[in-house]
Amino acid sequence: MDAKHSVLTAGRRELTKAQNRETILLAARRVFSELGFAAATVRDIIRATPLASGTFYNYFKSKEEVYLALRDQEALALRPKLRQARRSAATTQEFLANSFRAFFWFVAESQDPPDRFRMDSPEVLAGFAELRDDVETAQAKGLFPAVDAGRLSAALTGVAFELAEQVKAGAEVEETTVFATALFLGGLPALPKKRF
Amino acid sequence: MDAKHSVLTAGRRELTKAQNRETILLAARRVFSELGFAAATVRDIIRATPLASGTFYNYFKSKEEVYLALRDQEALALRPKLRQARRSAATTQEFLANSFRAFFWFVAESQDPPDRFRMDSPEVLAGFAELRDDVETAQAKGLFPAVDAGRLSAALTGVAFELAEQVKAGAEVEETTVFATALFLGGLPALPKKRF
Amino acid sequence: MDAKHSVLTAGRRELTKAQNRETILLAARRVFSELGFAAATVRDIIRATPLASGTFYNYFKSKEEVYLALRDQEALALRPKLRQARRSAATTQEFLANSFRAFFWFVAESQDPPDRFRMDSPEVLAGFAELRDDVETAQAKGLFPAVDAGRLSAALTGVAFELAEQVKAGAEVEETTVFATALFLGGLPALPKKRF
Amino acid sequence: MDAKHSVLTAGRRELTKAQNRETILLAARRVFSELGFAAATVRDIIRATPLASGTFYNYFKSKEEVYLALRDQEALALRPKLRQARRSAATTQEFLANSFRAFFWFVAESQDPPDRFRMDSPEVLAGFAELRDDVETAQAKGLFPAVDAGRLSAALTGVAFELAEQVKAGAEVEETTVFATALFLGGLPALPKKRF
DNA sequence: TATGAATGAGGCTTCATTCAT
DNA sequence: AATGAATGAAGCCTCATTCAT
Repeated sequence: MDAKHSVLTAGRRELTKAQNRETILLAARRVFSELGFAAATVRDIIRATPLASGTFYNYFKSKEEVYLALRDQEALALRPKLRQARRSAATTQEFLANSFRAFFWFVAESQDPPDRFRMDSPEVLAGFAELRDDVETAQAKGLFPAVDAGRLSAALTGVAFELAEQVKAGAEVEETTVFATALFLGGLPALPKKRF
Repeated sequence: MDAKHSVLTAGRRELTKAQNRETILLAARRVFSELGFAAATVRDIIRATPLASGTFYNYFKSKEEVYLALRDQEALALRPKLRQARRSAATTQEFLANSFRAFFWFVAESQDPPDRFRMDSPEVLAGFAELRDDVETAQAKGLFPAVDAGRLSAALTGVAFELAEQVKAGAEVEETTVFATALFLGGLPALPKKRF
Repeated sequence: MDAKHSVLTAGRRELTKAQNRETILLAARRVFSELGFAAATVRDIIRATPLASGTFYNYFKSKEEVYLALRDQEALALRPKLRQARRSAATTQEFLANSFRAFFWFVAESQDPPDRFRMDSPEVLAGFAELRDDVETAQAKGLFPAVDAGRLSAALTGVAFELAEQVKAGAEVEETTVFATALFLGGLPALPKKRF
Repeated sequence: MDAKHSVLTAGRRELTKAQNRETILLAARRVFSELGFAAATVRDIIRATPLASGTFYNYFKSKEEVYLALRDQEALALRPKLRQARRSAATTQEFLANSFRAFFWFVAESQDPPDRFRMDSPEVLAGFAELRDDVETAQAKGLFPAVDAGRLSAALTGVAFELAEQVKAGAEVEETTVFATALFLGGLPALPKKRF
């Protein structure tokens, strides 16, 4: 409460305001990747930064707030690409291939280490909220049969997610895309139609 | 050494010793389900137990060790079922349907809350380690085409994983099984063959 | 969260459970006296103790809880004496002298340093809650005129409180008691009667 | 140096400088009233101000310094009134009644919440330092008997202090003044004479 | 072995204060 | 002067773990 501060406080003041926010987000992304969101602590994030502990709180109230900011960032990066990939699709094959490709590219470019426990990472979660919508739109356009959209979205998500692990581990984006696309292209006609 | 510690209590002692381990594992399973592995603390586990904190350390060195013990337990419960389901399959359709059904039933019977963030629990992870092996065995038996076994396993895992969320949320096990099975039954022939 | 504890943890474990509570209360009393309740921190209390920080929380949830425990302690020490002093009084002079004397003795025996800011200390507050009751009872017995009991209690409290500061600073208990008693003995008949 | 910083704004600047000090003091008074001196933080004071945190330190080195400045301000407001009330008194009754009345009015007009724990506020403390002096002067003038001036001052202070709580709680200033005055008017002759 | 109090590292957050702009 | 972001000490509390009984 009554700190008689050290006389030697100099240094560590080079980064600008806007940069610091980015610094923290970058560090948080790395830390979440390494430890997982739940295990990561605010201190971990701060330590991954040249900043002082208090500085964190000038930008974010909590770990959760960083998480949301990260999701927003992802939203700006990944989700529009995915939407675009899906909405611009004229054929079923385009819908699938474009989506998978966009996702795998994104994952391949992220420098996150491949870690099974990252289900809760912003990267993974971001953008899947809109998938179901797009699937339904595609059904209306006739690109998909009248199957349960929720189940189909879940299956697409699951396949994308698990194959993304392989992409992270070094698998080819294009080959992986082809594989996933083929699975659904072949599987779709066989799926049970939704009952009314 | 008073009368209470008579010969008659010896047998009970043995029982208690074995039971305490079980008590802790049971509590840990519940706690991991409720809070997730990362958020759960040893204290939480102890609190979910009638035992004293020190007693925990007579059985386990850490939370991680409990986790591993739980996985071992699961191995005894879920994984054999899955192996059995897959190994006894005479047809591709049996392989798929039996596997998905066993998994979805298992998930449906777990009382875990339907929480995306709890996927790091032993229940979910257990049993997928052996999938790839079984896929390769099935390929040898001619049940699956000569596609990349790693990718196929990942796709199976992903679909099982995501649809399990719907099962947790109340979806019918059988319907979900039919959906997943149909997807792969239809998709398998379309998959690119593994290059040599 | 995952402390690899120092190997050299020995020592500091001599006090028994019951003693530790007392140790903390004693330290708290001292700290509250020196810094005042509001300024005192849990750390201050712990530091005034040979105990570890966590130990505090084995006994009390917060500074407030220590405060209440201290008040309870006081209640057991001072208040019964004051009640007894007032209730056993057969004359007005006895009521006043016994009360003041009991309070001043109590204060004199406390080793608290004389500090104006201790209004909020448990010592001061304890026991005054019952004063008004006793004043009214005394009025019913005819020991006090029918003046406003609230005001009279407040005046008694104020005088006791301020003169207690002098006692803390070294003034004679008996002389101070005589002074305070005389003031009220002389002043009581002059007080305005309560209007009905 | 653009147009906004024209000659016309110079005067305003001077005014601002003087006003800022006042702004801070005003905010501090409010904050101390609401939170108490000990609990209040410099941040609280700054937040109660349109100024920046750094600006605070152009005017005061610490919370304590604000406190002292506030006491000085009070000295200019309350203490002269009290001194005047006491020095102009021709009779004992005037001395007492004028003092109590001035104090109770002051308290009644303060908007402090009626909180026992705020007695360390500048308002309450200010002005009592000089009481003893005035009591001795009054003794020299024959308005008070030759009793211990320190004890008498303490008793006056205590009564004023406690009855002020009732005034804060809504009691009539005049009635309270009459009560306190009567107590001392009646009690004074009964007090033990100071021994030489 | 079981117990549970003690320990202190370390997590979270706020605060007073500095200092570049 | 005024600003407000940065700083890091220090407050609060929980946790894993130890150890005397």
